[in-house]
Amino acid sequence: MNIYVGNLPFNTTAADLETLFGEYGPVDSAAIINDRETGRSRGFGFVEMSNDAGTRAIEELDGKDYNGRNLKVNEARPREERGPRR
DNA sequence: GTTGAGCGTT
Repeated sequence: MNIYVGNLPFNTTAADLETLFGEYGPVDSAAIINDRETGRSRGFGFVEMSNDAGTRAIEELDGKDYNGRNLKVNEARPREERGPRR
């Protein structure tokens, strides 16, 4: 499943996400989203893993305190395909 | 600090 991870500290990396979610199951892929124009962190990321592991991770990590921030973890919404420029 | 891209014109 696709998982959205928001409200992350700007110092969080993809490796951190993989480690974090890896505690609940095998991580297929983890990525931190950075602004492609400025290269600065956007403060959120995505993790892909099996449905059962993802569900568990969401239950355990959503709303949890991480590095002083309240994590937002949910199933990711479908990413639009080359649509309107933002 | 809230739902990903990059390439340049499918």
